[in-house]
Amino acid sequence: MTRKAEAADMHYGELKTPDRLRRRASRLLSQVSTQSDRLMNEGLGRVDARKWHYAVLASLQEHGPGSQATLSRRTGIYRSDMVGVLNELAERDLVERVPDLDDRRRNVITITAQGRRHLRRLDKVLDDLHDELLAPLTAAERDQFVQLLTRLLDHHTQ
Amino acid sequence: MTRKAEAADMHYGELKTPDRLRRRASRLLSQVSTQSDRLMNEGLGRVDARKWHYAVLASLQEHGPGSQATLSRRTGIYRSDMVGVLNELAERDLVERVPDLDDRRRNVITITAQGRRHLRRLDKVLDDLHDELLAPLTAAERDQFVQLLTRLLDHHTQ
DNA sequence: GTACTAACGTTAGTCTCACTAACGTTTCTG
DNA sequence: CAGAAACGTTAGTGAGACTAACGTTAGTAC
Repeated sequence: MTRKAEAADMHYGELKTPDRLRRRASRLLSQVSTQSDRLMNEGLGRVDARKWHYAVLASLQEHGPGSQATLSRRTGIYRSDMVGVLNELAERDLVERVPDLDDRRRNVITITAQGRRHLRRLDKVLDDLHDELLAPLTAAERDQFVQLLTRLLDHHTQ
Repeated sequence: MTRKAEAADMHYGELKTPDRLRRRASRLLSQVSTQSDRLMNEGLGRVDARKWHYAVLASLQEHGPGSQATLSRRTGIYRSDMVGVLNELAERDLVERVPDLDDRRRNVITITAQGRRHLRRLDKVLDDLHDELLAPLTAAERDQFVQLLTRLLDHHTQ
């Protein structure tokens, strides 16, 4: 083997990701999802929020007040995790949490005026972040992408 | 308000996910990715493997032996996590880990015959799992999906 | 040749997210 | 009226992404 070949050999495959790995949809999904999460968390972090905050506020705005269990079902956040999220939102006066007089097992969660203002801000932040996330795709491709993901999600959640 | 209206009202928005949430690409990505991860981990778990095992074995098969740091770069697995993965693979005699005599900081990791056999099995398992994952999409749509994801990933990793 | 820097393998630890188990309380159902 | 189910809450698990630090070894600059 020549010197050159040896040198080339030393670097051969040093950074290359195997093709069979790179092409797997599951791997692509998890990598892109990780990037997406990082992007969203950084952006939302800058306005003292995280994605769970947005989910809860959007749910309250769109479908009205509800119990913690209801919010849990609407957002997909586990009810055990919901406790902490609502603590954070209540601390910031973005939601109000009061005992339900008609059913004393429950709390009624309501969005506040400040919460609505915050939600509008988050919506703008997220719009920008999604522009960044989907930057390499055309408008038509973005629609296609969202549609494919939606079909996959629907299929795997019945 | 009639009885019926009251009853309907009680269930109003109980399970509905808000539209602005459901349509966000970031949310779709993380949900589909979670489903995908669950599917892959369950399937690989049945043959005593997990996705990191596949990544390392595929990298060894495709680009030959390498140090732990090299494998780390090829697979995207952190070198601190690589230690444990290689312990698991070595325990199962799927790879061999020997000190590099030319550079005593390094270990040289090599895939064994048994490792190659195992990798072939994992490839089949993963093919089936991906069929399940992408079931609602046509062949053309699957290609499109992979292509869109690849472009996003490339863009966000330079 | 001797300092400085960098790379290596390893241990330990952080954070987020998805998810389970168990608890006391309250409400619904048979 | 008894048992099952729903509620909010606390605690804990496990995987994955990621950081910090340590001792050892190798390459680089003077």
